[in-house]
Amino acid sequence: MSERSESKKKLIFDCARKLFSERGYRDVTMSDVVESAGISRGGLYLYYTGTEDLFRDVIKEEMESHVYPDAGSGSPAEVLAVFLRNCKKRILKKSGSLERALYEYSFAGSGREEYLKKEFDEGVSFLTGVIEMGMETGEFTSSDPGGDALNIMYILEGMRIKAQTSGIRSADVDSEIMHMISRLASS
Amino acid sequence: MSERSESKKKLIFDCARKLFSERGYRDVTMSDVVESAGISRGGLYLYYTGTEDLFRDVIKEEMESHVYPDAGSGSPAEVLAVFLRNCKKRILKKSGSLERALYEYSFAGSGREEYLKKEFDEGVSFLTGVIEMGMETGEFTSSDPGGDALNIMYILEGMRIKAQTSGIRSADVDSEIMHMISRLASS
Amino acid sequence: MSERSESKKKLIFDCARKLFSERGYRDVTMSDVVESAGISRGGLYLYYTGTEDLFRDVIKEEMESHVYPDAGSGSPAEVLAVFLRNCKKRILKKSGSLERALYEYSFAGSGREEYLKKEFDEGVSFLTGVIEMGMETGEFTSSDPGGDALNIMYILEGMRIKAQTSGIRSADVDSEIMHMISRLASS
Amino acid sequence: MSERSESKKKLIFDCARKLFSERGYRDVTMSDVVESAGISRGGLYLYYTGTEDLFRDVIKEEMESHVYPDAGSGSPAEVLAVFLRNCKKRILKKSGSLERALYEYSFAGSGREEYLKKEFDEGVSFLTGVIEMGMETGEFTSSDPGGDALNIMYILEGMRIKAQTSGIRSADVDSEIMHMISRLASS
DNA sequence: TATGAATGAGTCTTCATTCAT
DNA sequence: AATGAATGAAGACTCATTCAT
Repeated sequence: MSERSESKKKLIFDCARKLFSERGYRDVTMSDVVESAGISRGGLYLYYTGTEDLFRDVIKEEMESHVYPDAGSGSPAEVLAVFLRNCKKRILKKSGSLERALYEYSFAGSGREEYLKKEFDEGVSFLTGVIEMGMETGEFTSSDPGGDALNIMYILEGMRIKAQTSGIRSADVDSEIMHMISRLASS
Repeated sequence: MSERSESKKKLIFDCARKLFSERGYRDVTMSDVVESAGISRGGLYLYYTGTEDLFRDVIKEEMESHVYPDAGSGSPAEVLAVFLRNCKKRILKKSGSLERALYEYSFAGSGREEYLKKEFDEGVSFLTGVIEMGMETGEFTSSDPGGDALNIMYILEGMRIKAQTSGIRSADVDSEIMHMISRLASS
Repeated sequence: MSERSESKKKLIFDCARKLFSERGYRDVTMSDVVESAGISRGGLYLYYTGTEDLFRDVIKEEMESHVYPDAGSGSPAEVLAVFLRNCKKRILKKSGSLERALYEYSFAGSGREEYLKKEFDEGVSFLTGVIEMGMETGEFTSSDPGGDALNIMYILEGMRIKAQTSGIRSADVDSEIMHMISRLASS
Repeated sequence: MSERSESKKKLIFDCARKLFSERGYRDVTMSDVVESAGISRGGLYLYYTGTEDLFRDVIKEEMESHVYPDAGSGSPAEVLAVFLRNCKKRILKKSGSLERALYEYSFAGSGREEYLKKEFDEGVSFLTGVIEMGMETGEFTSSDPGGDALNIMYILEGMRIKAQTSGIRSADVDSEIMHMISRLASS
């Protein structure tokens, strides 16, 4: 099948993304998308086979937009700061966030946790690399770079889920980030 | 409600709890409960108005069963160790756990996060108290007991959600717990 | 699941039978049955899982109503005559016949030919028995009872399908039956 | 229609024939034809108004390909033998056969039985002629050529439908053909 | 209290057919 | 002639909830 109408697909994609960010994953139906995009039932199925298909497309783009700061863009401490600033932004983001939908999707059945797992693993790898580089430059001190990276990721995950459930204050995120950094900073 | 009714309600409750722990919150229907409990559809509605009503009853009991170790049952370090051991158990618990259902419920719509929020807040309070007591006894050192309590809770939450999505190893939990304790321990 | 309402099931059964006899198998939908029986969509699914389920129930009863004349109810020639008279009746039956639906069902996919096959095989067995008995009593002559039984069944099947497609005249059926009988009759 | 168009129509025709022979009549959709022929949806409708239109075109050609042996090509007995050999071939033909589709089409609604009826009637006419010629040459004996022709056609139809539903063995067809011939052969 | 048959709204999915380009 | 995106009607199936008994 060729391209069909790219603009139409984009319209559907955008409407679906909006719906997922507003209602999460489980409460979005194909009918909702049809109504929201102002197209016909059959028309939607021309582009997507179902809400999961839609969601995976939406989340794929989302994941691609989450880039890690370039290791060469500054000192390890600077790179780490950029990374944590991005994390903070995501954690606090209110409208347009797919976090809730992503968690819901991951809980909607086995075999759907890949996205969360991938994000976590990539975060650990990235952080481990940054910490090791910082040790070389003397900016960071760590007896266990991998362990410290894991610890940071758990804290970030903890704040992330807290933000989605009971909410979190910006200052609290800042405070945690401070601690992370000061712990790594050489004495 | 007569005694007879109470036992029936208990039967429904137990079956529902089992279903929620096996399938999470969203994938349990009233029909499932009816079938599992071997009662009539109408009978179920006599005790519960829907799956949400059922879940709130189940989770209420669950929350009550999560007791914090008695502050006077040992030294602050010992009390903390017991608390963290319990947390570890919950994080790693496979069968019978309501964690997934609880997260799903919290995501199922606004106004449903109270349980997770309550647990978190109580955890922070408890830990703050323990740390402060430990400072008095000289076992712990902390420049910000509330902040350290929060930090520990974020790590625990992070591991908890990770366990439910991509899984976590027992050793990883141990490692994090070690770090928490050593950080608090006076030098 | 217990009996539910037997009368309701009977109502559905009767409506479905009528529909199948009027429209065949493929052109009957669950909606048709719902409308015809004057019940709700959900109500129908309480009794039958789909049109195939319905059809199998209808055809099962139909098959059970096709009894072979008792071998002891008369001389072999008389028994044969009764059998052929019944066949004729079915072949010529206009309203209420499930023949077309049965053929359609058999063509609707593999694994669905069992009913037609069963009928044919039973017919061959029955006829073989009758012919052999007739040979013992001296009423019939046959050098190959099984082969003659098969031949009769093919003729009956041929008339049956012809009746359903382009139609057949009563006199033509009589004529064929005459031939069958005279061929078997001892000279 | 230009030459170019004719070839396209032929392409569609061939693909449709293949689909009908593989899946019967009811399970072939316009989408199937579009996909199989590798043409556009709109393009297909330029040549055919629907699956029925397609099928009628396919079956028309099929009917034309069923030629009766030339009465002058041999003795009546030889001509009959050729005819029956052809019938046997069709009855046993596995791949590429339109039999199932033809039956399905005939059952798909009234006014669609013409093809089966025409075939049957032509068969009777042909056989009657052959038998009468055989009587003139002294090869055949028959007190009712038309009746004997009808009888043969019913047997052939019976075997044909049996082959499509529960299957038939080559030897069984041979056996029936033997009987037909021996019955006609003068003593 | 208890039953379970009945309801009907809501979702998914497929397909013949049209129409602007 | 030809394309293929778009439509919308039709059909299947499920589930929370009610109600007469």
